[in-house]
Amino acid sequence: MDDFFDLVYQVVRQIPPGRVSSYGAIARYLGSGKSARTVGWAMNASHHVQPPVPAHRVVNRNGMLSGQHHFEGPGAMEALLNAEGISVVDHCVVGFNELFWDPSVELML
DNA sequence: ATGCTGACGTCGC
DNA sequence: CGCGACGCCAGCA
Repeated sequence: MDDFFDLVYQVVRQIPPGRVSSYGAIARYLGSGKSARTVGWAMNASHHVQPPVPAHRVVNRNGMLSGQHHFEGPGAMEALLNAEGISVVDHCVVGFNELFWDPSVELML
């Protein structure tokens, strides 16, 4: 399990509750800042991955819930975020800048 | 085996 | 400042 996907899953699972991250940040942390699309693709497969990956904490660089439609249903992602104390308005994370969790910073070792 | 698409991001005009 | 095109990796037709 050393595929690019698993790498993404591991990073996403490190995201603390009430925090959010972006595809580009994760992609860049993995070394390929231009492979943000692949990160999203990994999220697509994260549904049948265990332990479950908090993909709802991963949004685009604008803090927009771009992948909400890919969840169980519309609003599911928002509901999960709300359950963690994150306010979502117009599919956008409120205070995304403060809630932003950058692996290259938080996990900078 | 080749080509297109996809939950993004950055650069160029 | 707004819009368009390209790049990237993996899965599927």
